Order: sequence, then C-alpha cells, then structure tokens
Amino acid sequence: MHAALLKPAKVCDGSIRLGAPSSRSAFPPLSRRLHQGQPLFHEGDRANRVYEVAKGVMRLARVQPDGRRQVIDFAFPGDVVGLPADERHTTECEAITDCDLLVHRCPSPTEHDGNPVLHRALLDAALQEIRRLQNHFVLLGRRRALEKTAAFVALLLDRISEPIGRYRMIRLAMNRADIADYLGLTPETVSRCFTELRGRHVLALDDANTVIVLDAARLRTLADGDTGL
Amino acid sequence: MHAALLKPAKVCDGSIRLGAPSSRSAFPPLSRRLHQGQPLFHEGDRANRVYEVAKGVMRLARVQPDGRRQVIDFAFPGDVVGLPADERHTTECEAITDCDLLVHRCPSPTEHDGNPVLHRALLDAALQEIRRLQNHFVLLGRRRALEKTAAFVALLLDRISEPIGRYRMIRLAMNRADIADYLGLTPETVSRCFTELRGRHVLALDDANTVIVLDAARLRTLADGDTGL
DNA sequence: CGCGTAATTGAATCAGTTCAATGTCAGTGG
DNA sequence: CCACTGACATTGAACTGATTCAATTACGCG
Repeated sequence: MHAALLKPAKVCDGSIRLGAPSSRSAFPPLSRRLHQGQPLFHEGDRANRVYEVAKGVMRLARVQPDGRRQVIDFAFPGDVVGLPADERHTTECEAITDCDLLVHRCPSPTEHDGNPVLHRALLDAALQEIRRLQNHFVLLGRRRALEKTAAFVALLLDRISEPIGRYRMIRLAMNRADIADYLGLTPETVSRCFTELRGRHVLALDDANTVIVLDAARLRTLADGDTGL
Repeated sequence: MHAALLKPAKVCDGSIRLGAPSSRSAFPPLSRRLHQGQPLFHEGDRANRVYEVAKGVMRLARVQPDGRRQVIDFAFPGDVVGLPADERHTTECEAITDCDLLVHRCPSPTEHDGNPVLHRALLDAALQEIRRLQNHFVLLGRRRALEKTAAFVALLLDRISEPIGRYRMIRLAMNRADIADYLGLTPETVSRCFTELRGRHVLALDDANTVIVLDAARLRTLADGDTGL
C-alpha cells in the first residue's frame, strides 16, 4: 500500500481521503484514467482495490430497483473511493468529470498480520466517514429544501471553492439531478432554490454550473436553518 | 479488550456489534447499568471506551441548535455504541429502556502497535456500519412515509422480533417521536402510517408498542416501494 | 379513580412534487 | 456564419403527501 495512506482524512463508500500523493515513495501506486460518465465499479462488485482521486470528481450512489437514486457522496481530489464491506462494493461509483485515480491494494479481512499502521489508518478513515455520513443524515432528514441547498453550497465552498476577486467561486461538476439526488429533492426544486438564493443576493450564477458566493455568512446561516428574518 | 470483539458484525456512531459476550474470557469487561432515559454520552464528549449493549435498547441521535433531531440508529443487544471520530463522540446516546452494557477500552489513534486483530475487527465493523448508514440514506431520502414506516418495521422484524403463534411480534422500545426522528417524519405521520398498515392487514397493534406482523411478504414489498396495487 | 404522558384522529395548510412549457447553451452540419 | 439539435436548466401551474395545530382517546401509574 502506498505511503499516502498514512494520513487518512476522509472516507466514502467506505473510502479514505489520503494525503496528497507522496511523490517520494519508492513504489508509486498504479494510476488509472477515467472519462466523464465512465463507471469505476458497481454495487455488489468484488472489491480488492481502493482508489484515490487525483483529479476530477466521482459520484457514489445507491440505485433502487424502481430507478430511484440516492447520491451518497461526491469524491473530490484527495478523497478515496472503493472501501468495501464484506469484500464487495456497496454503491455505484462513476466519474462525473474526467478523472485521474491512484490505485491502491485493499487488504482482505483475513489479513490480521498485514500492515498494522495501514489498518489503523483505514479504521480512522472509516470512523471519519461515519461522522460525515451522520452530518449528511441531518441534512437529508431534518431540513427544508432551501436549507439543504444552502448547506450543499456551503459544503462545496469549504471543499472546492476558488477565490475570485473578494468573493469565492464554485465550479459545479455535478448537474441538478445529481444535486437533487444527494439532497433528496427533485431537480426542479434544486433549481428553484438556486434562483431563490440568487434573488436574496446570497450567490450569483455565472452560468448554471458556476456559482459565485456573495454572502458566505448568510449562506451558512441559511444552511443552519435560520430563515434570517 | 474483550474476546467478543473478534467477531464484529455491526457498528453505530461508529459502533461494533460484537458476538454474544463470551463468558469464558479470563478477563471479563467491566459492566455498567443504565436506567431508561439516562444518557451514556453526548456529542463532543471525549471518548476512550466503547460499549456493547448486553440488554436493552440505546438511541443514537444528532440534535441541532434549533432542537430538530435526527435519530441515527437504535442499538440492540449485541450492538456496540461509542466508537469515536477524532477521540470524540459524534452523537448523543441515551438508553431508551433500562440497559446493561459491557465496557471495553477503545484504542487511541496513536496506538499503532496495539492489538492488530482488534484493529482489524474495528475496521471491518466500521465498514459494515458505513453500509448500514448507506441503507438508511435511501430510506431517508428516497421513500414515502408509508414505505419508510414499512421498512422500519421490516428492519425490526429481522432484528428483534419473536414468534407468536404463526406470526411474529415486535416490542417497540422507542416511542412515535423516536421513530419519526429516525425516518425524517412527524410523530403524527408515523401514527397514521401504522394505522394504514393495520387497515391493510399487514400488521396488528396489540397496544401502541406491540406490533404483530401479519403479512411479512407484503410488508417487505411495501418497504421496497411497491404500492402493491 | 384521576392524573399525566403518549398516541390517535381530524381539518386546514403548505412545501415540494409533478407535469408541461419555455429558455439556454454547446456542438454539428449545411 | 447561422440554423438546427439535444441535453440541461428554469419557470409556471396544479396537485398531493406530509405537516401543523387542535381535539380526542388510550394507557400507565400513583
């Protein structure tokens, strides 16, 4: 396993956010390129690798027989996807932009001996992810549409925003349907919420996929459930 | 750490379901008794122990500043609660019936050396929990009230039901508000759903806290989103 | 028995969905 | 260069499932 695993910070599906890939490792991990729309793995697939996102955005989701979909998480550069349960993947995973991945071997459950440092890192990462999922729970179960949307933008603001003048800009890699399925809403409602946030001068939309946060404080207040009135 | 940890099966908050407590261990863990309504820990508390439920039911929840609450999980005998992230508990945890707990030491993140078998067990348990939380996600985000309620009863049917004649019976330790906060509904809606399920002869209510499942197949069909019409 | 808590039921309201129409933009080919 | 196309986003209007608030009803316990 690659040395980057030593500094885990995040998990999805279970997955770990590793530190920036260490370029001084004597055994750099394999890398893999994925184009927009390509699946990395499906729910139920046998799992013996974990993948660190080096570039791009991946989407983790559960799909039901009737087609309803719940997006579990988005994985950004530094995140890792593919940690299995019972040696199987438990979600669908797809590249929503072109992606570069670093491929790591995933230790099988029978390896008690393996690398104890690795095991510890994976455990910590999994515990972090549990907390992240718990945060997402509150969002999904106990918030109104506008709060959900504000919270989602606030999340991206912390994770992937770039400065632009005295504001910050977010490039949305995901479309409205992806956001809707992450928040438990319809695309139409997400769109209306973006319009509402724009009307309140909390954010501006350059084009549909480029958000400029005009009032981060108010955004966070909205995200926490205050109406601000 | 107690030998029971060797057979983990479930996590909440992160938490592990250990095997039934092994009575032949030379070093039995401390045990602790909790009365109904007593909190075990709060969100943000320092964490250095994990707790295996030996008897009773515990409730794990996130509470927001404005009082809204999301129940993350219920822990039944065999489950363990208290696995921390960053050495802190990430949820509120309270006994909703009188409980007996087995107290285990929780290894700190700095212990790379510790018991590798233990670490591996904790990791597997955490990965299992991630999958469980993912299941709960679909429930919370992508299902109607009746489906949610049916799915909840189906869950308890698999976990804690007892045979009664040719049917199975479930003793609900949690009240309607707890169920509502688990499913992202109001107590009134949960009540109406129980009434509806009773009207469809899927289940019968002896008293408000005693469910008898009359038609398990139909219950599961409803839980999966089919209207059955 | 009577009190307090929890559950149920009812009626009105409302947030979000659904369905349909319109608008926007990038890519393609005449 | 501009018209056409297809995918996605936005907007509108009607509908509906769940919530809210209020009124009973049922139940456990002193």
